[in-house]
Amino acid sequence: MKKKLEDYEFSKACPIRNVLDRFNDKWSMLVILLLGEHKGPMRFNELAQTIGDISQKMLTVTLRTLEADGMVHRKHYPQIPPRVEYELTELGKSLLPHINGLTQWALKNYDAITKSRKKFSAKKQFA
Amino acid sequence: MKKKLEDYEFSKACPIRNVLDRFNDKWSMLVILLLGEHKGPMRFNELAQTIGDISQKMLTVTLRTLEADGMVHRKHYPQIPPRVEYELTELGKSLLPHINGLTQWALKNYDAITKSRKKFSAKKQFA
DNA sequence: CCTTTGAGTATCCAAAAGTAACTAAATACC
DNA sequence: GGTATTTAGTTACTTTTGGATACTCAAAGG
Repeated sequence: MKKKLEDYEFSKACPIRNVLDRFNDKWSMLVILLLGEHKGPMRFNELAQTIGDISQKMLTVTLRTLEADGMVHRKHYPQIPPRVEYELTELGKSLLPHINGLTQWALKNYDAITKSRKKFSAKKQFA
Repeated sequence: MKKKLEDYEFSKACPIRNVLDRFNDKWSMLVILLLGEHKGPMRFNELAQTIGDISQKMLTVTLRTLEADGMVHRKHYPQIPPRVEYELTELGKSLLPHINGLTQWALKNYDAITKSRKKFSAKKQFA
């Protein structure tokens, strides 16, 4: 049973990187947050309008990925026009506190980060 | 003082999205984690080798961005060959517990997610 | 002189993400 | 009965991001 080199690729072998890479896209965390805040399931367009600046394609891709990971449940009503509802699974809900930890941190440190960015780009003018 | 439409773009107006977007790149969280775990500062090549599969370019870009945000401190020794050390600032350290929350969650739920992914891709064969 | 060393740049190419336009099928409108 | 509307997506195309590779700088070692 010889193992191939790529089996050892860090990003695939490491559970942390394997899982966290999934949240490194632009929309996953936001979708989970919104589904978590909302009472009951949300429909596709409801999500799209709440986010505002997401394209239909990216919302589709994001939701499919979250569904594949077992974070979101997709309920499709076979009617026309279509009706599809999304809601967090238990797994998805269990992630909420951690994402909220990040958002709380972001709110608290927003000013500090903004100031730091300004200082840094000002400094670069003289470098 | 008329305000332009783009001033209201959700992603720029919203502190949460503004800050969290920064961690949506491929390497920032990992670099913060490694700097957080390590005793004392780390040198550029030390980081590169620990990560293993990051290019010099991306490590440079990632570190510069983290420095601009005030998450990482860069200490440059003017000697040849150069010596540059990186370590977390207090701001960077304050983020660690939240990232660790995510990684603990990732470890705990790695199996569930892997299984869900397999089930999902199997299902798609028959769709 | 020629090589090595550490921390990067420069250039070019591939992959991922994003945009705008298009689709399906039933219903509502005129 | 032809046309517009509605929802949840595709398709085709463009832009942004990431990555491979080679190159730089200046001193020390042989």
